[in-house]
Amino acid sequence: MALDSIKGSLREKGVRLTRQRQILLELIDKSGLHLDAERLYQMAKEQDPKLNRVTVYRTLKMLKEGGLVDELDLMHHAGDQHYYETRMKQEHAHVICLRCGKVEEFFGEPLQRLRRQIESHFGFQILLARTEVGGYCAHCQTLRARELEQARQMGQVAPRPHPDGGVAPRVRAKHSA
Amino acid sequence: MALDSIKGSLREKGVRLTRQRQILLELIDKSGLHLDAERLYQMAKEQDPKLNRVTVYRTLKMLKEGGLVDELDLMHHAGDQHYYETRMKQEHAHVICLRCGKVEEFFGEPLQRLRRQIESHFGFQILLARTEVGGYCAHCQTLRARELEQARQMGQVAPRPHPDGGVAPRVRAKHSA
DNA sequence: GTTAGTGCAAACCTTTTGCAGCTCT
DNA sequence: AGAGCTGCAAAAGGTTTGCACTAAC
Repeated sequence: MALDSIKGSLREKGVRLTRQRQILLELIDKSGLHLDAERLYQMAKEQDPKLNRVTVYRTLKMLKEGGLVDELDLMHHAGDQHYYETRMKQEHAHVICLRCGKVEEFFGEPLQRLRRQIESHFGFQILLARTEVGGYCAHCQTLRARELEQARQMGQVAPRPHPDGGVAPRVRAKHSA
Repeated sequence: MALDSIKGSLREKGVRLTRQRQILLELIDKSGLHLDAERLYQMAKEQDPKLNRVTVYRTLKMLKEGGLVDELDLMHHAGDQHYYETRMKQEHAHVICLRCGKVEEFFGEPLQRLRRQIESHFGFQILLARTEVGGYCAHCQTLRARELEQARQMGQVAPRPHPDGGVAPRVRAKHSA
C-alpha cells in the first residue's frame, strides 16, 4: 500500500500526522477514484464533521509540492477543478470520455519511450509528466452515432462532427453549505 | 498561416468576424507565445482600449469549443490560468522548466505512436490530446546544482533533491484596473 | 513547551452570466 | 431588420491568506 510509504515520507520531513491528514491520506489512497478537493472534503466530513475545506486544500498543496500526489484536470470535462491521485503507480495516461465522463488509465511502453526521447532531446530533467486524452469511449461512439441519426431524421441540420463539438456543457458544482 | 483557415472555418458556421475577434485571432495566431486570457486581454486593449475582458473569455471559449484552439495549463507553473494556442501545428508535447518557466515544444513520432496505441487499446476516438512535462531545462540544472552547493557550504542542511521540490512559488497576477 | 497545524472568516483570482444597447450581414 | 455580439456590472466557482486557538511531537 502506498499509504504507508507516504506517511513515512512525511514523518521524515517532520510533518505532523494529524487526525485530519490521516483521514485525507486514507481517502486519497484508498479510493482508486480521481477525487477533486470538494469531493474529498465532502467524504472527509463524514468522518470528521468539523474538518474544514481549507485543511483539504492545504493538505493537497503540501502533498503536491512534496511530489506525493499528482494533480490532474482530466480535460476539464466537468469544470475547472483539479483531481488528485497518489503517485504510487507507474506513469500512466488518462483517457477521458467527453460524453459519459468515464476515465480510463493507459499504461504502456510508449509513455516511457516518449519520456526518454524528451529527456535526451532537450537534456531535460523530467520531474512531472502528464498525458491526458479526451474523446469518445467505444460505448459512447455508438450512442452518439445513434443520436446524430435521430437528429437527422427529425429534419434538423445534422451537426457536423467536430473535433470538440460534443463536449458536455460545463456543470458547475455547487458548494452545498 | 492558420489565421485564414480559422477565419474561413468561422465564416462557414455563420460566426461574425467582428473587430474584436479579428484582433484576438490575430494575437493568438501571430505571437507564437502561449498566452493566457489576461495577457491576451492586455495586448488586445492596446489596439482597442474599449475591448472588454469578458469578450476575451467568450472568444476563447468559442474557439475552444469549435476545436480551433487548444487549452493548456503548462503544469500551472505560474498559477491557475489557462493558456491557448492555435491548432495549426502537428500534435506536440509541452516541456516546461519549473525554474525559469521556459516552454519548449516536442514534436516527434512517439506521440503518434502513443495516440495510436490508446485508440486501438480502448477502441477510443481521440478528439483532444495533451502531454505536458515539467522539470528542469539543461541550463537550470546547472544553476540549481550550484545553488544547492552554495547552500551546503553555508552550513545549511542540503535540501534533498525532491520530485517537486524546486517549483517556484506561485505568483498571482493581479488585474490592474 | 514549542512549533506546526487547524478552523473560521474574508479575501483573492479567474471565469461566467444577465441584460441593455450596438453592429455585422 | 434582426440575430448575434459587445460592454458593463455583478456573481459564481475554486483556491488562498491572516489570525487566534489547538494539538502533535
